[in-house]
Amino acid sequence: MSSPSSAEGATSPPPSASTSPPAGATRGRPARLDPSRTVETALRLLDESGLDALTMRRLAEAEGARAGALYRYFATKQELLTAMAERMLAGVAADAAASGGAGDWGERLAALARAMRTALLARRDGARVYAGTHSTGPNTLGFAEGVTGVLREAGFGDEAAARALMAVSAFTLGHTLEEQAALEPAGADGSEGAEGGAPADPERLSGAVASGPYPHLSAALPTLAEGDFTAHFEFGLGLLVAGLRSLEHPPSGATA
Amino acid sequence: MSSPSSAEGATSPPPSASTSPPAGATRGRPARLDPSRTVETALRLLDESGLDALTMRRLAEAEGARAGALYRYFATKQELLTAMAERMLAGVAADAAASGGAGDWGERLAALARAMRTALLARRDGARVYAGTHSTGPNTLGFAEGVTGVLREAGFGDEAAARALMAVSAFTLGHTLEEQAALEPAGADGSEGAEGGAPADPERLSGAVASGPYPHLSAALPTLAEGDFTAHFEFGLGLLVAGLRSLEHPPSGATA
DNA sequence: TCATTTAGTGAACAGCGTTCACGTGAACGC
DNA sequence: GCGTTCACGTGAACGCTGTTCACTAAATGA
Repeated sequence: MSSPSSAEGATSPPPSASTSPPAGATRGRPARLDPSRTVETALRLLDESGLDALTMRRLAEAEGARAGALYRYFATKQELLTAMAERMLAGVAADAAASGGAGDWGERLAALARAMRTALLARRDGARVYAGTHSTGPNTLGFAEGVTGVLREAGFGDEAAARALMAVSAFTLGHTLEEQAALEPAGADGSEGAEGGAPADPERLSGAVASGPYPHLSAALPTLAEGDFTAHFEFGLGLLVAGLRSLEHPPSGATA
Repeated sequence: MSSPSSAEGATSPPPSASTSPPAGATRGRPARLDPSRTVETALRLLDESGLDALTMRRLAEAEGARAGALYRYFATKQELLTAMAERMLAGVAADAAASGGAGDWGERLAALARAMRTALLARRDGARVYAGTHSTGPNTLGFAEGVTGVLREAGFGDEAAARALMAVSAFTLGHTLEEQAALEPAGADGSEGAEGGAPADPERLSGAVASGPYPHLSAALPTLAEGDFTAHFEFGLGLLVAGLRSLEHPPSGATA
């Protein structure tokens, strides 16, 4: 039991809070490592080589240090990943407000979900990184605040807003997860061999579908194999929004 | 390039197909390991100790063998995990047909999603295991066939059926992922120390929400923290089904 | 009996996350 | 100016991991 223990953006010892230099512990050897810059480097390495190749040793080397030094700022690799997940969502709430601010609540909610998907898609293995963490940083909370805000301001109750947030998050995360998984066939290394040997995903799927009695799935296969994930995402998102709308205007003659 | 290369249920060498003993290569030393039994043992260990503790060595030991022997049946650990994921979904389509067979298409679709969630929830880290694979086995395909079948028989087009399948899968997987993540605080080992030290999830969340200006999220927090994931799931599932219904009866005029 | 064929072993390899006693170097009190 | 103080980073190790492979073990068909 010694140094770091908190989580999220920065750990306890270096109080590089954010943009305020007040409580500067300027004693001892000057820090060569900066947790904020380290997270950015980690995200760069993630983009370059993927999650499986992101090791503490490689990250330390990229920062001109040894692996052990990282543990002064991140108690565990999981904590580093959480900080990366948080950072990936930077600007999501703002982007959503910018792109969907003028629309009605449905459009604003969709803009939030799209911004989330875009943020996760922007980095290699982004969804996998995010799925492995329980981030409670300001960016994650900002997204949640955005979603619940849109819905509550639209007249939905607190409970419905909370549950809709879970539904939209789960759908967006799950969808992005499958989307990125479909992109990386098998050999996860940055460089692919000369021949495109791996049968990607659609081919393996259609082969498997052809191997048994799946009439309905076969009919749906062309759409599944075309790989237009944006269209898939928009469809599912539209379903969720339409479902919420049907809650707004109660279905038949029932009460709210 | 030598022995195994396929995937799913069983690999090439031991043709222990399923219930047919025809092409029995009865030469050489008799097999002590059975891939089917190995997958079951792996699922047992998964339940007992979690995914992080499931190592090839431990699995081999539980089968009375050495780690290297497993590679005769599973080319890689990933392939083992894929086989586990496939096995977890055994009976999902049948369960769904049994519980929702009498209802309309909405109820039958919901039954499929519920069966999927139940199957993933039934094993520790089930969602994490499933999320890390691209299974194309009969159980996974059976689920997909079930979903597309219900929708196409209800009159939806092939494209809508395909996209709805993706939406329901993504939502169910994402939701179950968050659900199981919320269950395992931090120390993933089977045994927890005397004191319940870890602040679980809801407490950490409410602490974080209190730390900033999140009025809407604060209002939604009680529902989020209550932890009734079944209610959350049903809400989201209801949204998707209602969205599909609004596609069935085209939106504009309020036809009730 | 013996060659053949298949299954499993044992040891190793390269790498992983993590820990910790110890050097390093700047700022502080005197 | 100097020695103390203190945070920072190193280097080496620990106990693991997934995976490979030469080799042994155990059965069969001839």
